Amino acid sequence: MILFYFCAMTVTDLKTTLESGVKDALMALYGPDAAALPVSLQTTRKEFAGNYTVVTFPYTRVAKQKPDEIAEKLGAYLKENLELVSDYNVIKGFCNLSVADSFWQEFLLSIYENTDYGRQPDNGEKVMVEYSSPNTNKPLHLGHIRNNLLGYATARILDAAGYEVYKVQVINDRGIAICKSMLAWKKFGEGATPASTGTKPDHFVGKYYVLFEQKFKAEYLDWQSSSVGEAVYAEKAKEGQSPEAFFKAYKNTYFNEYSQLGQEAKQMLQNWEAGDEATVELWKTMNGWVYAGFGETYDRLGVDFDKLYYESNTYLLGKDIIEKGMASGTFFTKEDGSTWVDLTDAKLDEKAVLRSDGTSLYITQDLGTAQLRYQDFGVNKMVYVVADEQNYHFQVLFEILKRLGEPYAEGLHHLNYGMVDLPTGRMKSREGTVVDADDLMDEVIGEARAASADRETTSDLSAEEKERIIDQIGLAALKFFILKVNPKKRMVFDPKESVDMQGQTGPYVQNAYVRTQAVARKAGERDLSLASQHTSLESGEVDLINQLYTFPSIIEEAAENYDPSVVATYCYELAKAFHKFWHDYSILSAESEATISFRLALCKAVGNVLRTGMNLIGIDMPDRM
RNA sequence: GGUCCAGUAGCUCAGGGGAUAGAGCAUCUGCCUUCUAAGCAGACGGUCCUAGGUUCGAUUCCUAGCUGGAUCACCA
Repeated sequence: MILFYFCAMTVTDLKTTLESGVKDALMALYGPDAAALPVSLQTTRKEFAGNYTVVTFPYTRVAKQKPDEIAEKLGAYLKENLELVSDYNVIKGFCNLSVADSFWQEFLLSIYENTDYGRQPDNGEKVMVEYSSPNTNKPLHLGHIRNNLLGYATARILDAAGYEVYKVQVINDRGIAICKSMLAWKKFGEGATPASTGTKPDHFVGKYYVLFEQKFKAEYLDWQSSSVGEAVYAEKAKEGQSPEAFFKAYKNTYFNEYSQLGQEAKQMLQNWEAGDEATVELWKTMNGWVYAGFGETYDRLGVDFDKLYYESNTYLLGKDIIEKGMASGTFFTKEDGSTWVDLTDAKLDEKAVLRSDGTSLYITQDLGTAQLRYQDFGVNKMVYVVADEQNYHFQVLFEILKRLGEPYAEGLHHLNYGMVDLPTGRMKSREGTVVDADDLMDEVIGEARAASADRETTSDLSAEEKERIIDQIGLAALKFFILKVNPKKRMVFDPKESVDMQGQTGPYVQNAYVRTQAVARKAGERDLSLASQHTSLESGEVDLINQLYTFPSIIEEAAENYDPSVVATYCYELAKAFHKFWHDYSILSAESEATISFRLALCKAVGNVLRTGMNLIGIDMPDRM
């Protein structure tokens, strides 16, 4: 009987069972009209006894009774008729239900040894997650870190939710930006290399990008005070526009029409596109440096990819898809020969997809790349992790693919995340406020090292082991700080707060896990079968088990919404409950062998879930700290 | 100007048609001879941007406004 009860309950969702119980109760007490109303079942607030709460206000009209009376009758009925409900109490029309200890107990015993608890079985669907996708002209910065962490965590969460996941990025390795770095190195580099200067190679290339901008700026300033510059200002400036304002706005035009450096950079791009050997060679060398540097950063950050797409291979793609769309009438040609799509009926305006000279645009390339990836992987879902400044672009892209009837069109999703601001405002490369990814990791790991310095808990470990733990702690602080925020929201990154290790932080969660491991170490090999004799649970135990119970639904929710912050918040709350449990109850010196066994099983389960959960958001868990 | 997103404690953020709106940081106060104090407990702190509307009930949903941001290239 007990066994049957336990099996039946673990396969059914607790909440669903309670809801249908409430429906039955309403039917029995007040008839079909009451039973037809929706059941509002919420988790009971901490300050009241019970686990789930039924709100009775909606039934007053049909039942013709006061909320308190309804709640009382409902509670009594459920306690009497539903084995799952062991008790109830009524407060101001809210009926708080307590779930039977036997349910919690048997649930715990069914999962505590399962290190994969929470993971869903394969659902047979394939999904691709694109993230990072940097330009190769400068190193990664804080914005990329948010992108990378979100992309990687989302991929892991989708994997745990049952998908077959492919992680990819498109490396923007061509175009005018990298030509600027190349040109500056060629003109001013005097043959220096990352090795000869002892510089991390992506930073080395970035230095020349900055150098180009400096030289260009100097050239522009000279020109502004030249006779040509003054004439242009006199002719083109708007009424009352200051020279500063005018020349700021005129910068792009100057680059394209007057600048010597601009001319040379553009020439370099043309040479590259024509396949000029020396240019391609230089391009390969400098990009090679950048990849080596990026690789280091990715490794350290703990992210990886299944396949890399290079823009240099894909930038001409998409023309065949345009032809197909021409045939089906999705696109049309304007008098000047340019090709367009009219999306005004989707509230999206007209959009060019080919220039009048027939060359591709950004959107053309993305159309082609989507198709290529479908051919490569046969995925029916694609997630693009790209900042929300490109919302419009993706709306247009997805709408076009939909109209073209692409088989994966319904599965496209733009995981748009908000920009990362500093306490002083937006990051600006011109003002040198861009936070470099490598520096940031150095800093946060340095803080972890300082905080670990005189801890006795790890004093017997080797230097290498200590370093590994310090890395894990520092990165946990950084990653958790970023991932706990809902991706959609713009966030403020305060470097001071990001290295905090107390409170709502990664190390706080790690510490809860470390405690579960510490007690397990101390307990040694032990037969926990007596745990089943611990039948009367403490509230602290029920709280924890109840939270463990919701873990699978957390994974589902995070996957459905592409939102790792759900998992981060869950891990924090579980850790918090465990820290309190740790403080309130003793484990190894509990009153009976049954209780000791039960609490050890509980620790094991909490440890498993904390590890699984944190791993889902890309955070490693040390056994000691 | 059009479109989209956001506005919750001094700061960073959760939450969400339901009970007295929650955490962390910061400030102040207790708790380590007992499983790791990177911990626990307490105090302080609110016009949930404003005004209407729907509802038994709105901080949550709707409308309008205010504020901040993004975007509206034959750029990427």
